[in-house]
Amino acid sequence: MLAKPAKGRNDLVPIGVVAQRTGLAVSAIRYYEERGLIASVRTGGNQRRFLRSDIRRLSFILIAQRLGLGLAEIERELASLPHGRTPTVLDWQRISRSLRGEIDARIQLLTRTRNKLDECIGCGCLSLDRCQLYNKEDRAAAAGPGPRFVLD
Amino acid sequence: MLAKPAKGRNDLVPIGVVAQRTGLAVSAIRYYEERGLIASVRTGGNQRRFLRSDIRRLSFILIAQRLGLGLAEIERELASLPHGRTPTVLDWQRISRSLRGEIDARIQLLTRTRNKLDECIGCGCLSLDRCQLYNKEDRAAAAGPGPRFVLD
DNA sequence: CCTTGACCTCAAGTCAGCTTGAGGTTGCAT
DNA sequence: ATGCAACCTCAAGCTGACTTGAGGTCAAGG
Repeated sequence: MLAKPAKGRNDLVPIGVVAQRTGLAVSAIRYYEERGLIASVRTGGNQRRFLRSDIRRLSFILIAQRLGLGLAEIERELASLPHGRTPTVLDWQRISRSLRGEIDARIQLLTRTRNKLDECIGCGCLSLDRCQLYNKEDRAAAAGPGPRFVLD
Repeated sequence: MLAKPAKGRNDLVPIGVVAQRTGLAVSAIRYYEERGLIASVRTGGNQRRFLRSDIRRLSFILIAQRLGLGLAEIERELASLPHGRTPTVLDWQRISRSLRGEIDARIQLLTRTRNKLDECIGCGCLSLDRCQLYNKEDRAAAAGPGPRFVLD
């Protein structure tokens, strides 16, 4: 059983509830806490209690991950959000818009790639020398640190 | 110096040349060989010699990686290509078309996500319960093994 | 001949993002 | 009061895709 499904009007939820509501593994949630993406308070018996708003925070993390952001980037976005207070609609809107920018960029990149690939299918080359689709200058330029993005 | 830049009409190239031409690290090329993605012959002194056509093969690997394919998938695609023979135009076309399918799917997924995100920006929610953008059923269904795709 | 740089092998390390396991504690229902 | 699910910590393991390091070999130019 899942440690009491809200008795009366309890804002602090145990980790299992958070896990169930987000679909995350308990271990993942603990990991995120360790990474500083979310915070918790402890009970007398040293058990974590999360605010309900942390479920949203995690929801955001999951969405951002789907967009290919690494936890470090996500942390940066989240840095502007207050821990322990339900974020405002404006908060979410700003971040959502920022994510939208990410998606746009990604779609553009893919579209360009597809166009190049179409040319390549025409000529059947895939040669490093001649093919637009790939050349090592691009790659060297685009390298840099950070997590591996698809098509970046 | 790079071990003889082709003297006369030599089809076998040392690993350093392959590295230079592909932009890959020597260690990466050795790793790909270990994984079975490319093959080489050895000289009397136990040094690898690659066919020039392997540069194309690697070119393909790099392109496919950009599209988010893992080495395992790439290996599957490449399985149809002959080692040690310059692949035909038809070979490349078939594979290129297959990659095109990948890209298309990826663009569609991103586009759908963007649409949902637009709705979300409207309402500012990002709630796991109500938001179309994310729900754990999807995620559970889409899980499975294999490498982590962005937006999959 | 000797140096130098490209090459070799093998083992171990790295990074992200977690999971798994061992071994132990809490706290709610009965 | 007791049993058992849910919780705790800490260390280690895992996957993918490589890199790094140690310690040694090969080959060509001066």
